Amino acid sequence: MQMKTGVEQSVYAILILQMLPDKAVLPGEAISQQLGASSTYFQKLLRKLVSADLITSVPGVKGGFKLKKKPENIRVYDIYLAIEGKQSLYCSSGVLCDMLALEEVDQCCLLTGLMEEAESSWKAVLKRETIATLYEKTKKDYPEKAEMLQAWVQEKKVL
Amino acid sequence: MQMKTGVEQSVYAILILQMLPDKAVLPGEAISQQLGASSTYFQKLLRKLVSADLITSVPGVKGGFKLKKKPENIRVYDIYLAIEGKQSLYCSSGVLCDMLALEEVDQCCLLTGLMEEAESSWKAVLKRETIATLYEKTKKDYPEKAEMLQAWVQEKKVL
DNA sequence: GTACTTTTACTCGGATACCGTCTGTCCGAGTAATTATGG
DNA sequence: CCATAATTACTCGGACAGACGGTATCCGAGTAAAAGTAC
Repeated sequence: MQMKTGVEQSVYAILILQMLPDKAVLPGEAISQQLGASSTYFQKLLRKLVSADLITSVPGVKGGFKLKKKPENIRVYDIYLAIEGKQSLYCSSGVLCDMLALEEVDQCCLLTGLMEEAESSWKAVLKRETIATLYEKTKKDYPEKAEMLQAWVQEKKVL
Repeated sequence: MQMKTGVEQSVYAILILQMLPDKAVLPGEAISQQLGASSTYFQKLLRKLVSADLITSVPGVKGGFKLKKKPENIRVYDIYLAIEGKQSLYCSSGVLCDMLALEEVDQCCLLTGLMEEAESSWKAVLKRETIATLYEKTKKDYPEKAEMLQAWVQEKKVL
């Protein structure tokens, strides 16, 4: 039971895209290189982010990706949801139904309620942080590094 | 990213063992049958619970398993920990280190702090419920079924 | 110089392979109660 | 009847096979800008 590595990569990818000026895009290849990720697989992640309406894509020469929403409106939770999907962490196998021979199929698990509460509590934390706040932290913790990254984005940007 | 089914089975197994009178044990085979689980694999789960000091085992004829702690001292969280292990839900791959060329290896991830907080919040909920409270809920929700289960335990118990 | 074609550099989506983990099965070893055996 | 041996019914732990999901690679198709070509 562990979160996919794709979530972390996606967060950083969006953090990079957030540095782009308006109307500019960044090719997926460039992002994957910067992240040191497998290029082809990383593009699959980007498409998930597109499906989730977090970023938009433009095909063709001078194409690439850019943010669809404002950084302050993209929560870590949204990225998590885009990559991991919406199925919950806990899924009862209905053992209790068989064991107690219960007719009522729904909610025949003693743990489901508790687990849903736990998951909500977990997700609530992920909903607090946004790309905007994450970027502020970056600038605060590593100001010169953030500058470097910004420069790299300016160099690689298209359009 | 989904919890193992073994956690649910283990919770119900301990819920059954909790019904045993003192000094009595229940063979793993009987429990697995009641749960409708694969017998051989389920015994692996039981051994994990033994390692976690939640239950004790006695070998030999008339052997089996019984609780090691009192039901009110066994939290759902303890069972989760015994089965899933102690590694956290989120594990940074250190992408940010490479990307920003950071020397400081530890805590070079913008998400680790947030994720740890989220996980703590999640675990806190699992720590609230114990086998004792879970048993109370069962008796309250399905009083006659709990009675049936209790009768079955009396029939199957050893010693 | 304009209209058209070709090339180029991207995204998109499916098919497929690899690998680690969870699930499940099997076997031999250890343990202790029960049963069988011999005196 | 008592002591010892054999059987039985469990747990224990390792080795191993299968299923599944995440990761990764490759390919053809679509798209649009740029470059080339013809008149």
